[in-house]
Amino acid sequence: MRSMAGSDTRRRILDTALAAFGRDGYAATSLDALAAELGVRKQTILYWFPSKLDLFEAVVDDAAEGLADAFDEAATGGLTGLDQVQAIVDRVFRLAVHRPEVLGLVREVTRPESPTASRLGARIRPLYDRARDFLMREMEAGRLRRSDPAMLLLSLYSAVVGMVTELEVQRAVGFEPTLRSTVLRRRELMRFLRAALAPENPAPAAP
Amino acid sequence: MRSMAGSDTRRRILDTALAAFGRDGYAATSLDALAAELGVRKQTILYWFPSKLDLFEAVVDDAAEGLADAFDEAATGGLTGLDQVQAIVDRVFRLAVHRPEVLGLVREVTRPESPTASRLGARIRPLYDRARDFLMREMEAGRLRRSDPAMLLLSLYSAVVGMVTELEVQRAVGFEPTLRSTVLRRRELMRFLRAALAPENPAPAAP
DNA sequence: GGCAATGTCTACCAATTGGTAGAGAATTTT
DNA sequence: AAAATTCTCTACCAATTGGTAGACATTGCC
Repeated sequence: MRSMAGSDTRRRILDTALAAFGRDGYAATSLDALAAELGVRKQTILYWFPSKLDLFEAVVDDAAEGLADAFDEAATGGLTGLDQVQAIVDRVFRLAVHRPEVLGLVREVTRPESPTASRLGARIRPLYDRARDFLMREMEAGRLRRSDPAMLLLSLYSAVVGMVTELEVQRAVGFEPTLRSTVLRRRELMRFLRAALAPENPAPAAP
Repeated sequence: MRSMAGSDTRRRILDTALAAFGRDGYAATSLDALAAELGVRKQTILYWFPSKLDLFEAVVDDAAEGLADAFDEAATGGLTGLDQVQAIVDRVFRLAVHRPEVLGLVREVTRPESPTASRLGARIRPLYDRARDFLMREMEAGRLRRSDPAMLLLSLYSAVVGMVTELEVQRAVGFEPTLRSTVLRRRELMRFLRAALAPENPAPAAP
């Protein structure tokens, strides 16, 4: 009956591979290990994806799509200014908490020697442009502190991804992250962002 | 008189390995490739470091030491509050610009499956404690906005490392980083930090 | 000069890697 | 039911991996 039994395998491969690549990185993930985790032979993977690199690219595309959806979802509330920023950050934060591999993958893919350094770029570009336009509009409307939107976006990206990905640093430094510390961390991040993004009401700096 | 010709080799191996591990990651760096880059045979590497993992640990120790020195250097000016924070951020930023591999290594080592997730932790711990104590003192003195120092430190770490490491994101998104954009980025980061860290109610001016 | 230590090399090796060839089962189409 | 398609498998393979054994050279020391 399941006329799409194979397609289901494909889906499972994508999910498991995303987790593995995000967790261990491209080089440290072997097709054999992946296959074992899936309860299948490596040749089955190679049937669905002609090579390891092809698989990786498919995984990246898949993840980028998921990320775009998350953004869309957070951006359809008609919010403005800091509230909109907060909604998106919140959404990403939640995504990161229950699927940390996605951010691991982002990290993996943004290193210069990544097998597909340019690929995620192309996939993310539209999101990036949208976000920048949004920031620019909000600055012009005086709802956000005025500065270079592209740079600001990088700061935001760094703060969020960094904060969210660097759970491990907490561990490395010796305190085990708890639910409470996670909540605290998000609140702290929010305070940080609000402080940095809130428009300066008092006298603006000289030209 | 080169009685330490060998020691010199050891030093070169450490440096080259740091660059390679930081650039490509542990798994993607092979001893053969490393040896080729050094103009030497792999067995020479294995003579100085009994195994690849041993080499990696030595590299991590070496990098941590260098990092600690950088912090020390920036922290001996007797500065306080935002100025001290700025001095340290500045120092790290400079380090990152002319030795990006160090931060690449930090990134590599802070992932949970890193062969030595705990190692850097132990090495960094003292730095971490010192920084936290500093922040706490400055908050109590009213020279920094009051919040959880541990969390704040994570934010700082994320913002700085993220910003500095994520040069590649710029490239991925399509604009080539220039000297000017680097300068801009640092200025933007500083503004970001100052906005987020400045005390809400102006502190009593220094005596 | 001899000799021991130090340092780099050649020669291998077993295990793992990504990938090919094609058999065999199941399902769909005719 | 036969044929064709779809899917997963067994059987290999060449290349690369980290690592061992030991020859060979160079140096400092007596």
